[in-house]
Amino acid sequence: MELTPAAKKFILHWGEMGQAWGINRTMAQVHALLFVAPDSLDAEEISRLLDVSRSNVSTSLRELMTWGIVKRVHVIGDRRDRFEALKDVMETFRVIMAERKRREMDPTIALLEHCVEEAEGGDSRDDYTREQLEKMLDFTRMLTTWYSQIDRLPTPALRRIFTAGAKIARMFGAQAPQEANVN
Amino acid sequence: MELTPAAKKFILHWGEMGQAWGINRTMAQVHALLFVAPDSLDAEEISRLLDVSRSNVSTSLRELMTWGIVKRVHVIGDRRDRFEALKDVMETFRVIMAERKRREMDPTIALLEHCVEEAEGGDSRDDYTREQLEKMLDFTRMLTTWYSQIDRLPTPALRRIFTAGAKIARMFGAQAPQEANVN
DNA sequence: TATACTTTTCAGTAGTGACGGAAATTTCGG
DNA sequence: CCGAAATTTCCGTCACTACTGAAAAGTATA
Repeated sequence: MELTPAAKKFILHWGEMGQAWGINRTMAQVHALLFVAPDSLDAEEISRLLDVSRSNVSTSLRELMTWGIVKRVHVIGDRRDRFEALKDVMETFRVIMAERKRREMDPTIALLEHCVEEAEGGDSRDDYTREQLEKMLDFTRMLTTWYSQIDRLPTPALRRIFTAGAKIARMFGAQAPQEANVN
Repeated sequence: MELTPAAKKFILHWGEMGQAWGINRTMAQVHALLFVAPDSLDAEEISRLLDVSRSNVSTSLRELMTWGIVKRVHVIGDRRDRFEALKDVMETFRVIMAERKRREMDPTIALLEHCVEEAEGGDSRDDYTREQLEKMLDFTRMLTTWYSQIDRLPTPALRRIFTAGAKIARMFGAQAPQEANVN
């Protein structure tokens, strides 16, 4: 099996994107490859197709499995581990969001809470800083709360929300104090 | 002027976060500093407070200005340029989103369109890959469309949407074909 | 226009993280 | 239980990016 030109381009682009989002290139490429691959692949073949070392593939696969967007699968008559990616884009997106929330948002909230508390005891020079940190904390909390609410829904419902941007905009855009409701 | 402990912690954390999101540490730190600083700062002082070289600060400030989340300001009686960050968190968030959409989502859509088109001409081995790329394309388009709709709204409306996660979840979560309406 | 002050650019350096290869470990078939 | 196959781990190397210091360019004032 060889890579088609379309697959190649996608994989390279995904690698670049990964970097821009703080994910290492090979890892993103492995994910891209598994995402478009019709069948599960073994590490050896991934190594060959992407032209990276076997060990690098091993590391990337482990990371991807930690994230939960790649799974180890087995086929009878083959001793080698094979791997496949989540094939559902929305599902993949959700898993990544959940993980990033856990790794980044939650610790950020904890730190901001700590900083705000600390700044409360400080002298008046801290006042402005504290206000800003509070605003940042409120915002971060708002985002994560919104996310938690939305994340409870099954995929089809999520899809409905994301295709209803205009509707939502109309509903919430028209509620400013002195404005009349559009609907 | 010296940094308070709370400010220091926040700046360091923001630097880490930046890295996780593909933004260089110093740049994120400069932004964090300007965000919590009561007054505008000149490059020299930023350099001193963060203990990085003057030139590094210069580069970071230029980048931040390109992003549009830091502005050059002047005070009478001071020849030096001074800088201040957007102080509104939501506004900052919006600017960053807009920029990332422009830099990452739009090119991704273009590339996916190209790949899908190319895969259409290909032989049957491409079929599965093409399907996957189409799904990815649809999803990306859905997200950016949603974003564009939402982004048109003024900040207070946006805030309303984000505080109404539960409400939105109820509205869109209850429409699944065979499910009864929750409320 | 000259001079002092400020900012930017640039080229070299350093530091970090990705990567490859080999060795060690694990797994499975005989 | 042994040997082969597969996987993981580890450490040295490499590449890339961030960073610094110095030189150049720009700018305002006298």
